[in-house]
Amino acid sequence: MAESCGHDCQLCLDKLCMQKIPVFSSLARPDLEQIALYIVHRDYPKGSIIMAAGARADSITIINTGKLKACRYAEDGKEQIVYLFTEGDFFGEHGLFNDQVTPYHVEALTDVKLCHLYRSDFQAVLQDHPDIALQIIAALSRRLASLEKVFGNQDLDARINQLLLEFSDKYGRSQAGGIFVRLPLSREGIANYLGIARETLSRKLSQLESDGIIKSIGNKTIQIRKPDALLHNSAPE
Amino acid sequence: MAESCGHDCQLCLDKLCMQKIPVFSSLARPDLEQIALYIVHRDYPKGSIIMAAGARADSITIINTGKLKACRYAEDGKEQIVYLFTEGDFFGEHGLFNDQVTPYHVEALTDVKLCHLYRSDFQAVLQDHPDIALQIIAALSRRLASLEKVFGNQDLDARINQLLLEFSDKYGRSQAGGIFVRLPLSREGIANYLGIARETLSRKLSQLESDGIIKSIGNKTIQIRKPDALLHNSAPE
DNA sequence: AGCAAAATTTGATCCAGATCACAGAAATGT
DNA sequence: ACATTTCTGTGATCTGGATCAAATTTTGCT
Repeated sequence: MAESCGHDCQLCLDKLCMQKIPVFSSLARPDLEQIALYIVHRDYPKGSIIMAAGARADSITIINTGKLKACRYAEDGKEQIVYLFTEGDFFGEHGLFNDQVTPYHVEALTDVKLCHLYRSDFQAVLQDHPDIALQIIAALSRRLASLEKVFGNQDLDARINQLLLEFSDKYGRSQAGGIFVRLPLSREGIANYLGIARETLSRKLSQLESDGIIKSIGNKTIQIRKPDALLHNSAPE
Repeated sequence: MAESCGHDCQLCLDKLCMQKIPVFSSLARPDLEQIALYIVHRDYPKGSIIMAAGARADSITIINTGKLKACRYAEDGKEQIVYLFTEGDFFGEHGLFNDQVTPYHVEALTDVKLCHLYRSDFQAVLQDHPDIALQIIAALSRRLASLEKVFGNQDLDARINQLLLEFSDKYGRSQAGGIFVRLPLSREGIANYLGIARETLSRKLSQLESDGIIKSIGNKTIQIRKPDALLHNSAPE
């Protein structure tokens, strides 16, 4: 195999994308180069439906750049967001390991660059690199734990606090005056993530603001002034 | 290794237990015999706490016989059941693949026979039998799908219908007059599984009964008279 | 079988969050 | 910068399910 060529040839891009993906983190460079040959890169504009609920996924898809949401729609059309995916996350495992249909839509929230690894190639990769299977198990088990945790939290205020903290961790920048968080979703999106009405979220956030805990700056940024105040009221670990 | 001895020596029991466990389903007999040596069997009476939330699991535990519940407790003491485990299910993967603390209690609903496979042994087994990792991925991905599906179902009636159907599949016996389902949980348990109040469940079941769709026979059995009536109102696959 | 304890059902009331309606603010395009 | 459109906040009202309080049924035990 040719060595790295120093500019943006396909192989270099592949390596770039793969190195930031936890699933492949255990691999050495030559292995990465080999696997890179199987990966199909594809770009999608914001708003694309990458996967429709009910379809049968024939590839595992790994996010190189951008954000996506996985969501389900109730009969009355109400959206329930199940996951937010970012760089390094993957989806489509349903179709590959069970013969299951995708249980949610996946939609690009921004322009995205995705890496597809098709069924037969993926199976070959797994044969050669059993460590990858362990990474996938770890990732799925973390994802399970995060869903399981949602169950305990019956209390809405606690769930909102927890989500704000999660956003703060993932998207926040610490500055004088608090943590500035660029929200990945609109108010409506956040409400759909929490499974509540937009108006209810509005009221709850207003309450937090009048308590001096947060401050909203336009529609897309929130300043968290008292992160500690959000730590209480959470369900047990 | 000695060959099968025809009566209930430890090795035979091990094989018995292992053969009905999907995770090991891909293995041939000699492999099973080898792995059986690692497995620690242990019996627990009904009501035992097998695992406490917050503990660090150091083994994967596979259910040989019996039923268990995995549950979390809110601050006010309210129980939320997250999973019902039966024969062939496993738990404890959190501790082994991530350094995560167990997010729920696991309690025996009946007398149970469990198979423990400790961390280092399990890792050795996975090294030798990469197929097992794939089985585990498949199982976790099914478990994820079932949690993900719960999210969409905001409608309580639909969730109850779905649970009744699930119980019917797992525990029901078809007879003249309908499907007779031996419930694995009390009304209170079912309510905690659904995350609602016992009284609410009571009322909903009474409604179903006066609609002629189900009939309760004592507290532990339900006769499903019109299974088809439960099929509607469910969220999309 | 009969009795005490436990679980369930039923009724009455309450309340958090949903829904409806609309006003105000922010984002977007020209 | 302005106008249009889209998003967000707030008040008023409604409602499904929670909670409280008995009454009734089921179960388990001797």
